[in-house]
Amino acid sequence: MSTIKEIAKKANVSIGTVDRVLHGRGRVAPETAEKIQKIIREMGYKPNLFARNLKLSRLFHFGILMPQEKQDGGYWAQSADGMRKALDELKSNQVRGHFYYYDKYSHNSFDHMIRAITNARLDGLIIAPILANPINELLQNLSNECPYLFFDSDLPETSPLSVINQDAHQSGRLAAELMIKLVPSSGSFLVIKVIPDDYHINARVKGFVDFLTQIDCHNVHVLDANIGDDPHCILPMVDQFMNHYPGLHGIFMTNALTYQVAEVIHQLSIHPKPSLIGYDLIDANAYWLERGIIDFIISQRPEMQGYQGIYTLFRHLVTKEPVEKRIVLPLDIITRENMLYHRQYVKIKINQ
Amino acid sequence: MSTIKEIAKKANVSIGTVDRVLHGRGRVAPETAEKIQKIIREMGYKPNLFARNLKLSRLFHFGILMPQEKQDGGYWAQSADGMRKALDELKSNQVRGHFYYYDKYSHNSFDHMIRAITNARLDGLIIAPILANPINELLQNLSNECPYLFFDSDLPETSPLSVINQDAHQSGRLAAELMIKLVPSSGSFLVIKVIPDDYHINARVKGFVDFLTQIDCHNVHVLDANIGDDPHCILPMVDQFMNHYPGLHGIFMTNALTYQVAEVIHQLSIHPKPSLIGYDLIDANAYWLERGIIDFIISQRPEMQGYQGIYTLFRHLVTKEPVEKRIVLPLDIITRENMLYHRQYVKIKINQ
DNA sequence: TGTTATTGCGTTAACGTTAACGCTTAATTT
DNA sequence: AAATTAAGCGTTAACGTTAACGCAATAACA
Repeated sequence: MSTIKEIAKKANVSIGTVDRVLHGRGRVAPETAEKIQKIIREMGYKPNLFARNLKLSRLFHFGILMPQEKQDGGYWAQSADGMRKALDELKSNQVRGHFYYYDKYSHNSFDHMIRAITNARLDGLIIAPILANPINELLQNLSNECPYLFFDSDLPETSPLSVINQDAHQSGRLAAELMIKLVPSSGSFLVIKVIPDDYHINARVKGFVDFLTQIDCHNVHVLDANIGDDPHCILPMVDQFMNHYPGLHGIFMTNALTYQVAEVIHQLSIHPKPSLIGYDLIDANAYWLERGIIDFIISQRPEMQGYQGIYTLFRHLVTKEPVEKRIVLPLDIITRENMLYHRQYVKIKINQ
Repeated sequence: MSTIKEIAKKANVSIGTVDRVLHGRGRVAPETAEKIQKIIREMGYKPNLFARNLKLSRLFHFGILMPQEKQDGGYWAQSADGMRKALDELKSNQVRGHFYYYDKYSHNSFDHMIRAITNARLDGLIIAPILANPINELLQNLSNECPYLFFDSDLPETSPLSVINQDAHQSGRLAAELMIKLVPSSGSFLVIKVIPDDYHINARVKGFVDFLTQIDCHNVHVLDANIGDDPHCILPMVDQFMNHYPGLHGIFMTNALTYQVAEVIHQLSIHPKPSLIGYDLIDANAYWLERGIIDFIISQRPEMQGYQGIYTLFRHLVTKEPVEKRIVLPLDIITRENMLYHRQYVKIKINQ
């Protein structure tokens, strides 16, 4: 491993001169500079990042822009937990995290946020790009010096450092495959598409329908559930739908609000109970999984997304390693019998 | 950010004393040590890894004792991949790995291995304790200075630093739950128990049977498949069994050789195809999952076990953090539609 | 009573990089 | 000719951690 000292010795100069050449800080005779450059190339010198960061003792500030943790039934708290775990591990590496929360059901109050983030002079930004427009606006205002990466979702026509999420279309296919394992393909199915929708939700619906179409199963209804900013209004909608189509075999809920569908099924005591598949292992969903109303939950490994997000930014900014442009996390299938260790893993391994 | 200097000032001692407390190197008065410990806790001190790594010149040698990578259809290569990934990440942290492979079907040749490991003066050891006796013998010979941890399995009456594996009994329950989602509980089931068995296999069988008993399903046959050191002899056994019990609804294979059962089902063209659930996402199992002969594969996250194994030893030996005595990994359910990203994740995120 | 260990601490020199500072020359200005 | 400036370089003190070393003071021996 070559050091600045060795280079200096080989070039018969002091380390100060080598340093000036390395950083282009001038005050070096052209011939000397060239000689040193040559030796640096020959020795394949790479600065020791430990020494550099130790000396600079500079703090790296990571901004995290995401929905309020309690939204989607606490789903976002799981991502945040993964980030907190990573930030804690990296505390000794001069990394600080700053959470900026937004209300995913409200486009207002973003101006204030944008100004706060722009003024914060952050070194990097981790974004859950749920609200496309305001986030696009933020990216315009952002300094070019500030790399950003997306998790959970994606945003077209931007150039993030990296994108960490799942294949939403494939997760729809997976839901359909599981559904067909539970119910013969001759059954009838309901897909609840939550409005306001996004790329994510649409891809899930499409994946589900595509899979069923492929195996010649066409008995699928897609219900547009416009919940606006009130997640609790799903209940009467599903209730109403169930009265219209009583012979339903399976329901696919396309977001974390699956527990609300489970409540409807439970309250109406529908028999035989339709199979229910949904997303995200939040507490309310675990409750109905435990009681057998929800059959499968597809998990997006939110805590891992958060964890990887922090580490990806760390590798890019601090250790200057090349990072992957896209990290696609596996689709986890959760049932009553394996949720214990998924939840335990989240709590124990990630939170603390 | 707290440093040992600040701690020293607060405790009215020198940094040397703080250092001795931090590393448990003795030569500190008990009261002084306690006072310093308290301050360390209060300030939430975390060592600066830049400084530590800059200073450290010592290499840590980790030994890895496990079955040959090709065994169990390449299952062990997945653990090894996870370890290689971690070792690569820690290369700049003075960590080197040394693989010691054994033949899990042969108790010989272990003497040579034991001597090699004992002579190697390793700083830590990661062990897959498949062969209880020779490994117990190794642990006798091992220096007390050398901590070891187990992955994949466990060994009673030993005191490993940590154990990283799954809940085998629960994974049997999970298999049964999935089976019942595929087949009505009135069906008849076959459990193939591979001999030579171990704690792991037995717990899986027990979990499966326990779950079914709990829901009053008693139509379960447990077939002892004595494969000795020839994994290929499963085929005729299952063939013979199937002829005796033609009306089988589901088969639970208790190890990675699930693909061999799939081959039997495929060759005999049994109709209707019995549901098949087994373990480990090795290439051969992925092949039959893709073709719909295997319905579910339960994965043990072998690459994660390996990855965590290396990091656990690292935290204990290098950063001197306290480590968890037991890491229980989630039970992953793999189907045709989600195996792509599980495999990709292994290949992309862990291998490189 | 003197000699040797042991305990409990403080001191210090690295590790590689950075950047402020200062010292020579030589060039340019008064 | 003296004074000022600048170019070109070397020196040095950090950054936080580690671990060897050393020095008292006490304890355990002969």
